[in-house]
Amino acid sequence: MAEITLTFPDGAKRAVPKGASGIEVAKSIAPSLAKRTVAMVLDGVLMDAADPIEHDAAIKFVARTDPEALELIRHDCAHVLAEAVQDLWPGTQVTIGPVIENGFFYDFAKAEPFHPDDLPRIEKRMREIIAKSAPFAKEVWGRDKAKAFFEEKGEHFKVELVDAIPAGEDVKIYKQGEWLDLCRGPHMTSTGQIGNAFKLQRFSGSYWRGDAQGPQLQRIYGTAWASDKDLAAHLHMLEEAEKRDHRKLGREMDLYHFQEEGPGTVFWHAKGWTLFQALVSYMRRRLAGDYDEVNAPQVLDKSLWETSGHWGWYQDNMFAVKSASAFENPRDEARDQRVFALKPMNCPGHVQLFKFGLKSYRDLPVRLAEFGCVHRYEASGALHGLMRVRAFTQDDAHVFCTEDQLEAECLKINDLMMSVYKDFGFQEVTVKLATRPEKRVGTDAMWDHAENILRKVLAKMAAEDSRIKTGINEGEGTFYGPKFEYTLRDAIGREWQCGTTQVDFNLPARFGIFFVDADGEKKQPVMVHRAICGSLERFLGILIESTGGHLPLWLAPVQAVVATIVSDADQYANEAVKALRKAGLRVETDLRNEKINYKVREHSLAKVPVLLVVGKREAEERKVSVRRLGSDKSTVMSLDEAIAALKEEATPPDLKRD
RNA sequence: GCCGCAAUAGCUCAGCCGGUAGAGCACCGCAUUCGUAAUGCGGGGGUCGGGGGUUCGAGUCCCUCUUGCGGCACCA
Repeated sequence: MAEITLTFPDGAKRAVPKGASGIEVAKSIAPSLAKRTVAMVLDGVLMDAADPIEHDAAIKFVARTDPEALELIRHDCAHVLAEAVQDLWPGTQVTIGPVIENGFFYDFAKAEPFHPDDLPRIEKRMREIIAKSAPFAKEVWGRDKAKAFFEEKGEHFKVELVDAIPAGEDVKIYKQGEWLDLCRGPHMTSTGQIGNAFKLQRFSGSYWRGDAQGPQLQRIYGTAWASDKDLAAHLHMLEEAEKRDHRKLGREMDLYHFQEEGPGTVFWHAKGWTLFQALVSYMRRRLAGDYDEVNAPQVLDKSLWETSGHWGWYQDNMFAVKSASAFENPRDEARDQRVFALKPMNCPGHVQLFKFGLKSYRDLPVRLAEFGCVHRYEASGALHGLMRVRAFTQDDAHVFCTEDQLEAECLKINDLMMSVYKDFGFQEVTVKLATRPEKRVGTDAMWDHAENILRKVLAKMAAEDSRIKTGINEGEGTFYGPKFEYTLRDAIGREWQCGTTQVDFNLPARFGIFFVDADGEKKQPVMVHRAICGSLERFLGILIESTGGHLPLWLAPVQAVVATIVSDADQYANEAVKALRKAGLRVETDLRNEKINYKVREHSLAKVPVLLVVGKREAEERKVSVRRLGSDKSTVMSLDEAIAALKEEATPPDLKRD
């Protein structure tokens, strides 16, 4: 019999019969190895342990506790979920059930909706199935057999999936006892290896093939881990994330609120607005010298949006306004029936600003910045706290330049982005190039050209800054041009797309803008749209969640509270606050007739970074007892020392550099 | 927008088979001057999200609208 050579992770080599399965090889080494093997990695590819090995390869046996097994546990768990659901509700059709970050889901087509009480029932059935520990058995079926089988069972979605498998690829079936599923695999050797460290979390609606026009399915989400400890850790992490929810913190810190009459719009409280303004002031300083800050109208004639293309593309998501009397009397032609749009973007406004007056090549690049408040009629189901709203402020800018200047402008923007993110404590940044979408405007030649420039720039950016990871988002560009998407990773590992740089050859053409070049000819500039924070509202939401409300001193709306222990210290407390404010600090007093314990608790819950406690002693010695948020220790120092230290710490990072 | 769930005092929540609302915190008043995460006592506060229906009677059951929550879809 022909032999092949397997190479093990430790470099050891072993000759085995050609066509032997992974399990057979493991058994030949040691029965215990075979017993704990749930899968194998062959030349870097995760496979069933029962698959035959046909040629020389690097092999690694995967145990249930190996990191490679985690996706198998989750995927197997999805299969068991599907079996349990079909057990409990015969006639339910199964569709797909992939592994996702931290878990899995399965989409079902079922006439009756799931009920919250169903989850524990399903979970119970799953544990029973797992307890039976049926082996996973793979079979390769003929396409016709598979189609006939699923058709006969009324599994119409599976039939579609079989049809979608490319010719020449096997139609694989995985059996677990009586139940089976069409599946690419791989799987572990039996359902028993899934273990018990899983939990069904929630269910929701979803769409077949992600198509909102298509059939609506019901999705069940679960999480699964190798051990109870890992599961518990994950659930604990979810609880922690919930505590940081900016909607909850916003209320506790008295920053903002939402109410029924203004769906998707923010009521900024005084403290929240102070935070907002601290962000705007910072960004404004970062623009100084390079950008001209402008302000374009909030409401502009519909025709402008037709020219820009927004009306055609995003009409459903735009707010349109007429005069109130025109609304009441829509047929009265004597009244102004003109339709205006609330701006959803700043760019058409900035184009008008560029157009005003003749521009020379000497003026370029023209960089117009605006903290523009835009309105977008977002779908009701999309709204989410500060993260997705219908009115938000962008730190927007448009650069009008020549094609020759494009690369340098993109790099300049990139430098600013990275510097800003660093100031807010974000170290890891991913920049992805989003290329032409299916639905778009402009010629292919234009897209080729623009994408090529950005590809080149992306390579340069990555070469110049080791913090930048890069990638490509195929087909994710905007309708008018390709873009860079900047994604930040927050303190608890979540990713947020914030910045964007978009190259646009279209808008200049649509609006017919030009500059006079050195040769006296009219030339069309290129436009670069760029935002760093993106939506300031959302960016603050991210900051609040990332810091858990423990904002750095320079951003905290109330930087310190001077709290008295006895009323004898009131006068001194007032003097201290006066001195602190004189130093530019945002400070409040708490002279209430309450115990110091009460005050400490209250200001801690409100996330005030610094508590300056003053009693009789401090008043007599002109000192303060400094207690930092999150610490139960306090340090007594002179008022002057405290002011100097806080003033230094509260200086925004950009001002410290100068 | 779609699927599911929910909405009771400022906040967090209880309220059974339908019988006309309750707690804690917060707020107000009084007492207390106290050394680093809740001082005590007293008081006020609700068209039970809006509208309609069933019923002798609706916070509770039904319909509908609005808003929120979890996803999906969308995100210029």
